[in-house]
Amino acid sequence: MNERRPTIHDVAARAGVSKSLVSLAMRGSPKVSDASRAAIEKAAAELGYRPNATARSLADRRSRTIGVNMAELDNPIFPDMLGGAHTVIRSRNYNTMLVSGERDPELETMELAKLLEFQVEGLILISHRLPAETVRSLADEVPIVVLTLKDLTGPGIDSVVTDDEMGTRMAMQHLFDLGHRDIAHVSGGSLEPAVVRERIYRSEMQAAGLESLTRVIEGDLTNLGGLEAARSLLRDGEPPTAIFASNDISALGVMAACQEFGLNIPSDISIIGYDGIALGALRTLSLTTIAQPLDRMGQVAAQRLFDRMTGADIDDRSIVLEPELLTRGTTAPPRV
Amino acid sequence: MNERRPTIHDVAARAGVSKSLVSLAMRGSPKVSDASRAAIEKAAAELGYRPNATARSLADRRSRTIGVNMAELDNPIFPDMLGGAHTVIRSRNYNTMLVSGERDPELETMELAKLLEFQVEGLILISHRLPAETVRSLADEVPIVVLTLKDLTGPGIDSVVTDDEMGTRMAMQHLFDLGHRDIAHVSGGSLEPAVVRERIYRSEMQAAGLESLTRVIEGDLTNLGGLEAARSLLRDGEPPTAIFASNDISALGVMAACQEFGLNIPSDISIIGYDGIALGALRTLSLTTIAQPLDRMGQVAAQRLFDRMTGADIDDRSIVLEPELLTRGTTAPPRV
DNA sequence: TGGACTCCTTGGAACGCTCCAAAACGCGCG
DNA sequence: CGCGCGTTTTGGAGCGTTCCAAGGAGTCCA
Repeated sequence: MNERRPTIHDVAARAGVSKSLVSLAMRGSPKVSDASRAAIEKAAAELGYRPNATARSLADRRSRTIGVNMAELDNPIFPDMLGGAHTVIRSRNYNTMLVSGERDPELETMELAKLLEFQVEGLILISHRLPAETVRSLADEVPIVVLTLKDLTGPGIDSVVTDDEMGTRMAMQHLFDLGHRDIAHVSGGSLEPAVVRERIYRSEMQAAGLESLTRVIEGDLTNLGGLEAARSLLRDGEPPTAIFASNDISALGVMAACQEFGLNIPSDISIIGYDGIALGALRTLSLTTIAQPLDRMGQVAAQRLFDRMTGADIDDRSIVLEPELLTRGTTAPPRV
Repeated sequence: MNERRPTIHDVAARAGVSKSLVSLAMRGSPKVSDASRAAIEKAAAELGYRPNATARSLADRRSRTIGVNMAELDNPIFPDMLGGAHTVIRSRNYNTMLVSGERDPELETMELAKLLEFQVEGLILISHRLPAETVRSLADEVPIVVLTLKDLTGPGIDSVVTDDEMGTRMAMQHLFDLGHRDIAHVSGGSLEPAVVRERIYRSEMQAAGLESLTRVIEGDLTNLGGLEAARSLLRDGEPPTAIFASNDISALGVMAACQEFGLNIPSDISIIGYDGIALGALRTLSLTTIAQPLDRMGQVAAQRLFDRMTGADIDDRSIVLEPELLTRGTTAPPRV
């Protein structure tokens, strides 16, 4: 295996031209004569020449690479967003360099530092756990797009989110329309989206004159968290007729708890989640949910990043997409 | 944003030493005096110096980067494996460059070519759709580890798989032990693992003297495929008492179909999958399955890759891990 | 006081490419 | 046949590092 890879010089020697001409030919410049081009291509093929992107980056001072940080791998919404971003990045002929901080801010910082050392031209943070100042200082070096969090925008920092206020209202409206009034909420901790969802849940209940029925049980956006939250809810007396969970993964936990308590979904109790993860569509689950356009969010994030990189002057730093209600099998009118 | 990033020269000038010394200091060489080191660190911090990994790679002729190809993003076993590989790669102080061929061999080839241009030192193919010769020619340039497929090993190519024969036997044995005899199989197409699972299903049935009950319905490893396969099975008469699906995702489709037909799982019909995807553990699903050590497979793949890169001479090119039976809620003795 | 060591430090070459200014080539035309 | 012009081609410098051979500066001892 690999003695020493052929370089542009080897190709030049073999084709009987200068390295500069090979360089031009490799990049498809129109000022190379047909004869030279043919000779060069032949030589390159014979040698199995492959351009060295590292050297090119150095000479060019452009890496043609985007860094992506995926905060966690266990919630499938993140890979979905990654997929969307990846598609766009590739279509621009860029590469993706992926890191993951695994929920550890320090590790995350180190990983991002490595990305910058590799001269990535932009950064997409699919969620993150970094302090604001860290992000700001990174944004000093390359443009950044943050997904799912919009609390932090500013020079060099854009965000792509869905309208969680609207989404939550849609969820509540759906339940109200079905005739539910006794609706509980399994919340999701202190990260921005969960906080918004809880706030709107409360205000919608209040607006409907249902303050007395407002019940929030603390979850943490995990399956187990949802399970336990729902268990404690159901253990303590009369079940609500519907539960709005802060995300799909925890909604699935809520479903499991309901089954444990012998409640039939949706005839005894309705459940609605949030996110629109692919597996919620599985016929076995058929989870009604507020879907975020996950793939699209990734795409939009990448597009915005390229816009910034090319210096397009857009001043709007926050892109808000619309959520969509997916009515599936876990919601129905309450038992009368 | 970024005027021009400070280089080693800038640091040297500011610290009043030579660039070579800065280079040594940055890499923590012991032969730098404490005084110089302090001065250099101070200067670097003040300038916000960040080493340029591109230049370093070029000079070093090592990129400290591993390329990973993820054939598809929709089956969660792949991100799980990625997670495992990623952990090891990071722990070795390497970077991960991720590409995805999205099931398109041509695209996949191009993406891999890009990885090689970036001088990745090794390649992990989390499944792939490439012709054997393509992989072989890549293996000429860097060591490769292929996950989930072991049909293709040879110089420069290792593979990491689980023992599908054993796994399938475990699945069948589990069903036999419960007392099932009428067991159908939803197959998974022509890729290696699915083929093996089908073959062993058949031979186990035969060995148990159940040839006459052997029924294979074609699936394709997707949720929908499993759904339709099971539908057609159930439509055509007497349901079996158990179904062995070629993977978990399709097993979930099978479950949905059973529910459609009013069959209660597991009291009317048992279902067992294969893979051990995380969501099968969700209380709502509680799928009995043969688990592959997904995270571990990723880790082992990365480790083997590093072994090859450091020229360790191992001649065994195929690593076979053991599957594990996870008995959960979708299997039970047949109704008597 | 000079040599032999050890410890630090240094400039220059190299890595494989792109960019640039300038050279070489070819061709038509007076 | 020489000139001018457009087209091709070229060598050299530079990108930010690392590596290397070699150069100081001390220290110790005869």
